[in-house]
Amino acid sequence: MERYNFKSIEEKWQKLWDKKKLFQTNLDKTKKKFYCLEMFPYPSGKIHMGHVRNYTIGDVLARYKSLQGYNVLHPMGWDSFGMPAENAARQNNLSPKKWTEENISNMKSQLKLLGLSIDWDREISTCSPEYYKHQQEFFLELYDKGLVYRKEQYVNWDPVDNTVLANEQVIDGKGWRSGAPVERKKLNQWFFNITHFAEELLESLNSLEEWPNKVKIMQKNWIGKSFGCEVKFKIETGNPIEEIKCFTTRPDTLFGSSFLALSVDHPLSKHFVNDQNFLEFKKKCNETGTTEESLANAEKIGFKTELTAINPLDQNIKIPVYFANFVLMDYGLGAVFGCPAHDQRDLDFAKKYKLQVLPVVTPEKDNQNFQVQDEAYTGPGYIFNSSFLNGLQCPDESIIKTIEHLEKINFGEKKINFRLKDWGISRQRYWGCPIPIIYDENNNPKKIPKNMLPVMLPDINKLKTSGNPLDNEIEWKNIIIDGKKYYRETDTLDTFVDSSWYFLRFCSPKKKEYGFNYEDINYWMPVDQYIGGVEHAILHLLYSRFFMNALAHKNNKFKFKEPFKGLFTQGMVCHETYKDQSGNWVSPDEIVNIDGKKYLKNDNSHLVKVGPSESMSKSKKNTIDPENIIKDFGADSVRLFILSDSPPEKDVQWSIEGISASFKFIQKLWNLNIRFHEEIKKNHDEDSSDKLNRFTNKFIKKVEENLNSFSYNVIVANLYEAYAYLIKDLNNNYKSNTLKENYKKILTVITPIIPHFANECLETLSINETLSWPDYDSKLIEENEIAIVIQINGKKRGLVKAKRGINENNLYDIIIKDEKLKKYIKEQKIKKKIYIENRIMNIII
RNA sequence: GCCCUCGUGGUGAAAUUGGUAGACACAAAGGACUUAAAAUCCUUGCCGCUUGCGGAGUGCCAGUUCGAGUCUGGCCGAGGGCACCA
Repeated sequence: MERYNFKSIEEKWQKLWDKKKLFQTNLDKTKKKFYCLEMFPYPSGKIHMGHVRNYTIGDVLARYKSLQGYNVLHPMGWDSFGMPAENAARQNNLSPKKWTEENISNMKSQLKLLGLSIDWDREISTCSPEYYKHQQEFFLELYDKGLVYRKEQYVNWDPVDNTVLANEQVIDGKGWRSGAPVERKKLNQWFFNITHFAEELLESLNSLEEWPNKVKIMQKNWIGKSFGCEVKFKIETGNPIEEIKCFTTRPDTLFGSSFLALSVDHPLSKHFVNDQNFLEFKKKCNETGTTEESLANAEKIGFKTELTAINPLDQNIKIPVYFANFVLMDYGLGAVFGCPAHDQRDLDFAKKYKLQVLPVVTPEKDNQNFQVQDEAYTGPGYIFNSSFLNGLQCPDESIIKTIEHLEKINFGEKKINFRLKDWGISRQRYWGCPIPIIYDENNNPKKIPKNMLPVMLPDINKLKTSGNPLDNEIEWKNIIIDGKKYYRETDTLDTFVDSSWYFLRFCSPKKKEYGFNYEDINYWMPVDQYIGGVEHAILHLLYSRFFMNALAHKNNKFKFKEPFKGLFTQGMVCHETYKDQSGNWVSPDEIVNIDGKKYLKNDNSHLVKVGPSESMSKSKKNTIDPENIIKDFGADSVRLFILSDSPPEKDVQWSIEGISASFKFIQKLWNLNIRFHEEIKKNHDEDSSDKLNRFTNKFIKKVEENLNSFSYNVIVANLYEAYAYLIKDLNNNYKSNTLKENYKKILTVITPIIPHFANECLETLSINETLSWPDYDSKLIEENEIAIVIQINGKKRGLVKAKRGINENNLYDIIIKDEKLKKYIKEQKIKKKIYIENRIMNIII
C-alpha cells in the first residue's frame, strides 16, 4: 500500500497557505472576531517542546474558531529584549542585535515547520525601534499622568550581573540567573505606580470568569489587601521623638501589647546613627537578606532603645521600644506593636527578651483563666483582660469597636493596606528599551520631546564585562538640545514592560504615528483566549492588567478594561531522566533500548539508570529537539502526540514510543483514506446511510464538545475510535455520495488537529471550497436500540437491549423474561423500582 | 505556618456532571503471519472456583442516597503558590 509521504505533503501545504495568505486577517466589523494569542517567545536560539505544546494548543483553537466563521486574529512575535542576548554577546564577542536577529530567523523557520495558522504579516519584535518607539511614548504619557516617578530605594543588587533584581528574581537569596548572593544597595530608580490601581486590579479579578481560579487567587494574595488601623503611640517625654505610628490588623489586642518593634530602616533610626551598637545590629539584620527563606528560620532578634511607649488605650501601660529584624520598612509603616499572646513571632521575641505575655482573647467566653504557653492563640473568641473592651466577640465585633474608639480619642485611623509594591522598572542593562529621559546640569530629569523619539539604542559591538554599558557610551550619553547640555538616562526598561502591551500592537502592527489604532483595538481586544505557562501567573499578567489600567487612566477611548478575557495555562513537557554508572546525566539520544532495558548507545554493555520523568531542561539533558523530531516524524505526528496523552493543563510525558505510535496512526489513517476511495469508486446501489450518518454526527458532537472544554487529549482518543469503527464499517456498501459527504465532515473537524493530513485527504476527494464547521443533527445521534443497565439492590447484574423511550413496565417485562436476571428476582417481593429513562433500572428487593 | 489544587491499573489517562469504572494510548505477557527479524493483526490484564459466574475494587475512615470516582465531614499523602505582611 502507498505510504503517506509527510515530508512533501506538509511542505506543499505550508507553501500553499503562505502563498494564499490564508491566515492573514483584516478588521471586518461584519464578522464576529476571535483573538487567539499564545505568549510570545523569547528568541533564545531554538524552539523547545514547551513552545511546540503552547503553539499547537493555540493553533487548534484558532483553526477551530476560523472554521466556525469567526474572524480570527492569531499573531506571533518576539519578546526580544533581555539578558541572554547580552550574555551571549559578551561570551562570543558579537552584537546582541545580530545574535537576536539570527535567533529570530532560525526560530521562525522552525515554527513554520509546525504548520501554524499564524498571520506572519503582523510579526513584531520588541527590540525593533518601530516597537520601542511607542513604548517610550507610553512611558511619557504615564509620566504626564503622574504614574511614573523616581525614588531612591534599596534594591536587590546582583554583583555578578551588575544589575537590580526584582524580589521575584531573587531565589533563596541568590540572583535567579547568576546564582550570586544578592546584596542590598541604594539606587535611584524609576517606578510605575502600580499601587495606584491596587484596589481596581483586585476588584476586577472577579470579572475574569474564564481565568483559572488558581491564577486569580495567586494574584489576589500578591496584591494582599488587608484591613486594619494605624495606631499612634506617644513616647514618654524627655525625648526628641514624640510618637510612633504602627499599622495593625488587630487593634483589639492592644491591651496585650508588651513592646513596640521598628524596622532598622525606620526614619527614627537616624537618631541612632552614632550608636555603634545599633550600627552593628543593623549590619547583622542586613546580612540575613530581605525576604529570603533563610531569614524565615532566622532567630528573632532585637535592639533595645531607651524609649518607652505609652499604650493609647491606657496611659498607665508603658512598654519598651526595640528595633527588630522581623519588621520590614516597605510594608505598613515599618513599625508594629507586639502582642505575644496572639502572634507567634511576637511570642518568640517576647520569650527571648523576657517580656510579658498577657492573653486578651479567650476561645471560650467563660474561661477567664486562659493562658498561652508555646503557641500563640490566633483564633476567634472573646476579649478579656482589656478593660472596657471586655466581652466583645473577636474578631468581627472587637476590631471595629476598637478602631471606632481610637478614632474618637484621636489615637488611630482606619486604614487599608496592600502588600503590592510599586513596580521598579529601571535596569542597568544595555539590551532593553531606553528610557526617554534626559537630565540637566542640576541632575533634574526632563522628558525627551516627542518629536525626538525613538531614543535609539546605540549599536555596541563589543560589550564590556561589567557595569552599565550605556553609561560608558559618552557620545550617546551627552546631548545638546537648544544649545543646552544634557545627559541621557542610561538605564533601560524592565523587559516586562515590553510584554505589557504587545497584544495591543498586534492589532495595529504597522501603525507609525502611535502604538495602536483605537478602532483596531476596540474591535480585536480583549484577547479572547490567552494561552501560556503558569509561571507567568502573577507578574506578566498583573503588569499587563496594570498597563491597560494606566493607558485607560484619564482616557475614555478604550471600550474594554481587562486585556485577557480567557486564560489557559498549559502544563510542561516532561521526559524520563537518565544517568550512567558514574552518575552523569545522559541524553535520550545516547541511549538504545534492548529487550525493554536501556543501555548506553556507544557502549551497550552499560545499563543506564532510569530516573523519574521531569520537565525538560538542559541541565538534566532530558530535552528533545523539536526540529529533529519534526523532520523524522512530521508536524502532524508531533501535533497529534503532544495533544494526545494528557489534558493540556497538566504536564505531559514525551516518549519516543508515544511519538512513534502517533506516526504509525497517521499512516493507518492514510490507509483508511485509500479504503474510502476504493469504496467510493465501487458505486454501490444499496444504501443504509443512517448508520454512517449517525456515526459522523456523533463524532462531530464529541469533537466539538471536547474542543470547547480544552479536552484535546480526548479528541485524539475519539479519532482512534473513529478509525477502528470506520475501517470495519466501510464494508457496508454505502453509496458514493453517502461516503463522500460523511468523510468530508469527518476530515473537516480534524483539520485543527492534523491540518496537513486532513487537507491532503480533502483534496483527494476533490474538495476545494472553503471549509466550514459542520453542524450535527441531535436527532440523528440517538440510537433506536439502546442498552439499559439493570441493577439489583444497587449492583449491576446485566444489560437489557430495548427500544429508546421504553417505559418502566415494558422494560420490567423484558427483565423477568431474561434468563440471567430473573433468577435474581425469583419469587421475592419487589420493594421499589427506580427507572431512569434509557439509562438504568435499579430493582430493590 | 497559611492559601490553592490533586489522589482512578505497571504508566499517561477517560467517565454523558450522582447512573455500565478503567474509553483511548504506552509498556508487558501470550499467540497468528513469516525461514527469521522488522512491520502488521489478535488475545490477556485484581482475587476465587478449571468454562461461566461470583467477589473485591477509584488514597484511608465515616456519612447522605435506590445508587458515590463524582456530594458532605474527618484523616493520610503528593504537587503548586505565598510568607518575619504586623
